[in-house]
Amino acid sequence: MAQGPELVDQWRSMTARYNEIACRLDRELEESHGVSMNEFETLDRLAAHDADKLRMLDLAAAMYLSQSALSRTVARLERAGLVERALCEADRRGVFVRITDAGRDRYRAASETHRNILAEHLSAAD
Amino acid sequence: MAQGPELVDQWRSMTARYNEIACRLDRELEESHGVSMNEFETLDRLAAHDADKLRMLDLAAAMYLSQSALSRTVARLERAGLVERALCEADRRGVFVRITDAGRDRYRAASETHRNILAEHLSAAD
DNA sequence: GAAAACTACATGCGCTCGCATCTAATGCGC
DNA sequence: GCGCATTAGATGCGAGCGCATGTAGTTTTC
Repeated sequence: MAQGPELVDQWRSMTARYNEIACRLDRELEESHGVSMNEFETLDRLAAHDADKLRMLDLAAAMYLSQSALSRTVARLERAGLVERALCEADRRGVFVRITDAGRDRYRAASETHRNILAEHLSAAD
Repeated sequence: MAQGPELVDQWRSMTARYNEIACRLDRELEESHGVSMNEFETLDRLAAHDADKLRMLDLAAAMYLSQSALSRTVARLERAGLVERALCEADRRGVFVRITDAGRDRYRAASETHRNILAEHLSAAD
């Protein structure tokens, strides 16, 4: 207890590390594949999910993103043709989000960039 | 090599961790002390520096923040009376930023909140 | 020593974010 | 069944960000 400095240093290094990686991911995914980091993560959740369609709520829960931000992210992805919205018959307030074939292709391509960048920045240890 | 999933998992957990802490810091620093996380970090760099005044450039270099964002952050802090800008005689393009007494007081108070939150989220190990 | 290249910081712009709010659909009490 | 609270998602709003550019001061080049 009461060891302030260590924690602050730890936090600072975490911040630097996180920002560096996140910034690079965002930039390169955008540049090479036209998707932001959040858009990529959204595609990732959809691609990973067996049913390949998810409620907005479930998506939001898995994604460190506010509900409104997610709503807009999905809107952008839909505009780009990478996902589709489908209304949910069981509960007509709900919306299903499904990744399209184009979305899957884009995801696969971007995923490689993503993994490469992570490999560059994160060692196997730590 | 080629162990994609581990790295991705590692990155995901880092993201979740970082966002959780950063969000809490931002929220509580704002709520209790009226400064954002970036503003706090700026005050921190200024308070830590012996000379208590720094060039914008040096500040930016220490701070994972773009030059324009820093410029505006300093402007906000100045508006709040927590820092002062002073022109640099040696190079009149440059600007010195100095923390005020009010800034120091605010920093000290906020710093306690900051340390408490870190202590809550970061264990001594890891 | 004047013109051109460069540097430090500020600012216009477009974007994303979170918060608060709105709309529409659902469930609950009675 | 009819109101009233609740829930899912969309959206208006204000704020901060990064990029590109603007402005003023400095260095370099010849």
